[in-house]
Formats: sequence, C-alpha cells, structure tokens
Amino acid sequence: MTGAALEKTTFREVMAAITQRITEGPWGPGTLIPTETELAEEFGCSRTTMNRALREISGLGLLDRKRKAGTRVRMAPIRQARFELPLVRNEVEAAGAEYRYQLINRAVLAAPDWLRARMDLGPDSPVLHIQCLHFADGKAFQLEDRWINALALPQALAEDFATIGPNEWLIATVPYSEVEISFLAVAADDLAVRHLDHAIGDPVFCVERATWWKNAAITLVSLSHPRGHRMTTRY
Amino acid sequence: MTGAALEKTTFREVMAAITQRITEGPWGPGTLIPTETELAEEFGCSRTTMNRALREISGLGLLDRKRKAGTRVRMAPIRQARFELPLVRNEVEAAGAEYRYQLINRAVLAAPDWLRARMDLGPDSPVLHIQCLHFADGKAFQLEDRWINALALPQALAEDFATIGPNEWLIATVPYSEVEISFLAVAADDLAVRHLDHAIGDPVFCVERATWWKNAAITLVSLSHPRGHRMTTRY
DNA sequence: CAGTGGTCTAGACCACAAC
DNA sequence: TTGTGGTCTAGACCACTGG
Repeated sequence: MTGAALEKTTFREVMAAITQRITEGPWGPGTLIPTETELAEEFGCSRTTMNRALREISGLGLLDRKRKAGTRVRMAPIRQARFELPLVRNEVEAAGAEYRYQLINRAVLAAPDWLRARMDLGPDSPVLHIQCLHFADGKAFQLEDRWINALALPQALAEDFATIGPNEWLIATVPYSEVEISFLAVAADDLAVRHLDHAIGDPVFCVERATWWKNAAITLVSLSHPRGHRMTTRY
Repeated sequence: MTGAALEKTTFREVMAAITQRITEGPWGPGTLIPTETELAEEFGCSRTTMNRALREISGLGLLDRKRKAGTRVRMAPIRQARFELPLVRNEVEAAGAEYRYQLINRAVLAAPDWLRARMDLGPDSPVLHIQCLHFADGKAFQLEDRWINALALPQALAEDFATIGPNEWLIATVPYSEVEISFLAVAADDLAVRHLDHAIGDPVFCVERATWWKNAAITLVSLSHPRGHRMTTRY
C-alpha cells in the first residue's frame, strides 16, 4: 500500500508539492511542465484546484504561463521584494513597544518651487508643513517631514496636530488614494542630526510617499529612520 | 432597454466595481459590506466569482475578511510597496539601453569575521570575493560586491567571471533558493567613489541580498547605485 | 486550427468565530 | 449554535497563440 491518507487534496498541498519539484526536484529552469489536466489527474484533484495552485505559484514569480504554449519554469525567478508599510503607530505597537508622538514644527506657507513642481501646484499655493517624531519605547523611531496641499485639503488648517500625527488624521480623512512610494538614501540634514542620532551628512534611509486623490496632490511625506535602519524581506 | 450588453460578468469587472465603491463610493473605512451571496446576487454572478473578486481585493490590502464576521473595509489600507528585482541585464535591456559587464576584482580568501557571522560560515572558510560593474549605455548603472561560499559552491572557483557576471552564473547554477533582501543606505566607500561618481561618504542606496540553499549560505551580494537612485512603485 | 490556460457556474461541505 | 468565508468538484465555454 502507498500509505497515503485519503484526505482531500487542497490547493496548498499541491502548491507545496509543485514548488518543491521546482526548487529541489526535477523541474529546473526552463522546464515545460505538464498541463493542468495531466497534473490534476496525477494529484487526484480537479483542474480548478490545480489551476489555482499553478496560478498562485505563477504569482510568486516561479512559473510563466501562456495559453497554448503551456506552463514553464522561469529561467530567472522574478525576485520581488514586498514591503508592508503600516501606520507607524501600528508598526511600533506590533513590535511590542510603547508608541509616542511629538510635534516638532507646524507652519503654513507658500509652497517652495521644488515642492510646486513635485506636487504639481499652482503659484503661491498655500501648504501646511509639518515635522514630527514617532517614538518607540522612548527612542526616536521615525522622523516625519510632511507637506499638505492646503487648497485640496483646507480642513487640515484647522488641525494643530499636537497630539495625533498627520498620518493618522489623513488616513481618517482621505482614506484611499493614488500613491507613489520611493525608497532612497539621503544625507542627514539638521533635523535628522538633532532627532535621529545622526552626524551631519550621514546616509539616511528614507521612504517618500506622494499621495493623490482625483488627480490632485494631497500630501508629500518623507520618513527618515535612525542609523543602520534597513527594510528587510525574506522568502 | 437598459443598453447594457449581455456579456458575462467577470471577476475583473466585479473587482473594479467593488473597488470603486470603496475608494469613491459609499463604503468608507470600517464598513461591513454585504455577504458574498448577497453581492453575487446583486451582480448577477456566481458566489465563486464574487469570492475570487473579493479575495483579490483583499490581497491588495483594501478588505479584511473573516469567517462569520464578514468582510470589512480596512480602517487603514495596508500600504504595500512591491519591487521586482530582475537580473541587471534584463533591467538594463528592458529600459532600451545597451548592457555591458566589467569585472573589477576577483579573489579567493578566508572569510573575514563579519562575513562568517553574516553567512554562518566556519573558521577559515574559503570564499570567493567578486567586485564588478554593470553598465547601461556606457554609464555605470550598478556596482556589485559579492561573496560566494566556496565550500558550498566549489564550481565557482573554476569560473573567472571575466565575461559573464556572477549573478547570471549563479542563476543558472543555483536557481531557486531562500532569499533575504534588504534595502539600506550606506556611506560611499572607495569603490563607489571610483566607479559610481560619488564623493566619499555620500549616501548610497544599496540592495543587499543573502541567498541560502538547504540551510547553507551560498552568496551575499551588495548592489549599489549611482547618486540619486531611488526605487519607486505606484498604485 | 487546435491545444492550453482563463474563467464562469451551480452545488456542496467544511472551518472558523461570533453569539 | 449558526452565519460567513474558504475551498473542492465536475463540467462548460472562451481566448489566446503556436504551429
């Protein structure tokens, strides 16, 4: 006897088995693997289930599927790095640390040229500029430097952001919008030196996020981190 | 007549409609939306189709689904940044530029302590150290600084990497493995200054990738980029 | 033109979690 | 206990694309 239990074949089990054949088994890069129908028969599941399994593996970047041509193991796996960018408060609290917020600076002014270009604003556009800190267990965790388009979001002018961060306020106000996220390295400026334990000119890992809603720029924020910060993903 | 065509309702159409209700329509953050069965009836599709649509939207981070509790619009959307990290050659050529590779340095030596710790190597482990450049249309595009575990991958010692980069060789040799990817900011070192148009100490955006296969470290690579490089994603 | 994946359907049972 | 999502099935038709 085979010893195989009579459990139902789930698409997760199929995924695991197929993935193993790709990573450790006989299906090296470039291999044309059997059709859904054949595999479904081999694994004793429906084609629907096999389709789901293969579709998900394909989504992970290991397989390349084309009608008529069949399913092929990718020559070079599509390495993808995926990062979740939760609300700072949640990130801190998820790490079991105590969250604290502190406003550093709040000002209303005319948008400087570089910002007008970046956010596509008209001349003399009023913007709200906010700089603040997010702490984890008393240590500076993230420095936030944010610009808010005051024409698109006049309600922001009524907020003082003394006790709740602009990020949380914005999420509650403009929940779902177009977003552009960038990761980059910049040199530490005054603010980073003063609050993030950097020396002037130090390399700082920085996340920049621009947000639009119905084609109007809402906010541009730069999030900086302490020395040695890295964003890591594993798979 | 309604003017509506009699086309089948596809899960993509359903996705678009539901997504719109979330982003622009009546379903603000926290809303408990109708059940799959109800929605399927409203949209005139099967529950299977509605399930697929909702599952995919949920995968995008807009919905939170729990058995019995139902499907809820997330209070804070899970912002996720997803980056594809293709083979440099493909990345360059996909941009319509001409790719060129150049070896800078190749050496076999005993792993330094920091590397032994990082790759979990034994004392006196031999490693292959390779430094090389990837050009796009004649301009330095990426600086690669790689360490290869010579015990785990002795074939690497027979390669001179004069004409093809270690990345491509590795992909053909150890195709699918465990990977850890980090993004970080570092200060420009000699090599970056010499080849990437940096000044000493400049902030450099850097991708670090560690690769394991069957619990043995295979390679650790650091990829640096020219001034002002940023990784961007939009959605 | 024909093979392969893409998707829809109707029905069923199950697992989890709120009540 | 019971409602809701999670998943499997068998069958069907379609759409793309390689030959």
